Amino acid sequence: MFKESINSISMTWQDKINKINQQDCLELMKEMPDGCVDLCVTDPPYGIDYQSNMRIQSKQFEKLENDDNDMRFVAFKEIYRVLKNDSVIVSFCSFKNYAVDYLELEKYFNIKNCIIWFKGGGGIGDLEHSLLTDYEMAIVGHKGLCPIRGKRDGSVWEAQKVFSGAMTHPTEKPIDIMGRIIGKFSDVGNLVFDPFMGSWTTARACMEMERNFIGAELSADYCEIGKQRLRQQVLL
Amino acid sequence: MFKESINSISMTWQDKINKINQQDCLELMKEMPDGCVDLCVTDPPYGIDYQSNMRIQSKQFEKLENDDNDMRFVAFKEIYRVLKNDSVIVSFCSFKNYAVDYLELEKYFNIKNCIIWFKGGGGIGDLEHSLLTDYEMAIVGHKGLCPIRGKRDGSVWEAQKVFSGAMTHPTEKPIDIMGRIIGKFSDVGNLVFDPFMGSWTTARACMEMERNFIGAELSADYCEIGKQRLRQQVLL
DNA sequence: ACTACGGTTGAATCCTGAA
DNA sequence: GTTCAGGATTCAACCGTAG
Repeated sequence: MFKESINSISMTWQDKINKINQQDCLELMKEMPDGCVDLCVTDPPYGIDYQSNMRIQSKQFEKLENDDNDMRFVAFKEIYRVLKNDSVIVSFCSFKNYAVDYLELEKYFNIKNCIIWFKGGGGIGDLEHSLLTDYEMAIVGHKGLCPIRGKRDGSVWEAQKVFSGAMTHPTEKPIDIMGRIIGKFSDVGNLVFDPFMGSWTTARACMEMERNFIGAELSADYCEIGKQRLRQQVLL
Repeated sequence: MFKESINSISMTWQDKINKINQQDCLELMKEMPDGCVDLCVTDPPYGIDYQSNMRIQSKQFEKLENDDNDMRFVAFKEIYRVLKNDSVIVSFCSFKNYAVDYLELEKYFNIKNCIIWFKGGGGIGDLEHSLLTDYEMAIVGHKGLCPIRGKRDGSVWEAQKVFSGAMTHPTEKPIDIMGRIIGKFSDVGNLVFDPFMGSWTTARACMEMERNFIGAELSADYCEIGKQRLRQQVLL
């Protein structure tokens, strides 16, 4: 009790930099001032898992199927606020939710690219009528104008999927892709924000790329996995 | 005068199969009955007021006709009507108009894929802040459920751009890509529809793939080019 | 068959001047 | 002030030729 009250008084948002933080991202962002981060890279949740875990209070009586969109949309607006000028958000999505995310992000950001992560390999789904969707998309939205670091790359990036035996999260992105995004749109020593950390891949990529990170993840299990992954990182 | 009236009485939509047809596609579709075509492949104007940057004097391409969102959206509805059950529309777009096209097509079609044509090259635009967009998208929407012919391919298709010296239309798609789409979603002898024929690439791909075609193009110049291209095709 | 080198391009974007 | 059309700009990737 005493310790908690001490924490709640003394803990600032900056104390959460480079740490595993089990929290709702909207709560975290409330603590963060305008323009405090240099880049946002994120892979926001869709679908059932999210609906069961992260319904936002103000919308709790609305239809369930809209909850995940509402959550992302509220987050996008806040992400815009905490990003500094001349920086970007890079937000992953599939071809099915690209449309709604694009139109929502477009309200705040100047969308200048869509990166195609070509991951190859097999897949599931409707084998008879559907092509295999062997890629994912990432929308790049600018607050102001963020310069590309290094060479001007194309938009189709090929990278191996995370080996299923090593995967710690169902939608885990490879370190290669995360690192490449971080390298293209931020500098060494910058602060990178990911409101939906999942298994903390963004955090691990930041350590490899010598960036600071801040982020949140609601699930205690994934935060525990994140702690293990970052500990491994330190030992490397 | 006499000949015109004869034509207007006797000319049916079926007389326009496998022919160059200079016409507004909405007018053509009015003549076509429900469920009369087996596949629609099209590359509509994206609504971006595109001015080709081609610097060869002989190829100063004009801006495209029908280059607005409303035109595409009205066409989509009619395309749905003229498609038979268990068939698809494959409609090209860029990452900038994907969102609006997706939401409009979704009103009628069950969207099951988005093909990425990875074309490489390019390089114009905002060199400092923007990645190179070296691909185009094609939305695959089902009326009913259209089976995939042959192998279940992935969705990222690499193919060379049309060589600039041979290009007859500022946004011309390669025969390879058109032929591959036609082969995946139709059978030999089927009727393939393209309301925005441009330089009649879809028609030429149909002849190579032994499909019948029907389509329209407003520009007399591009229809003339189409005639020449199809004549060349016959000689092959 | 290779590499080297110089010319050309791009469903773009920026800037300027006119209305 | 604002919108809009037209012209200038840009460089990594690609093509063609030469060695």
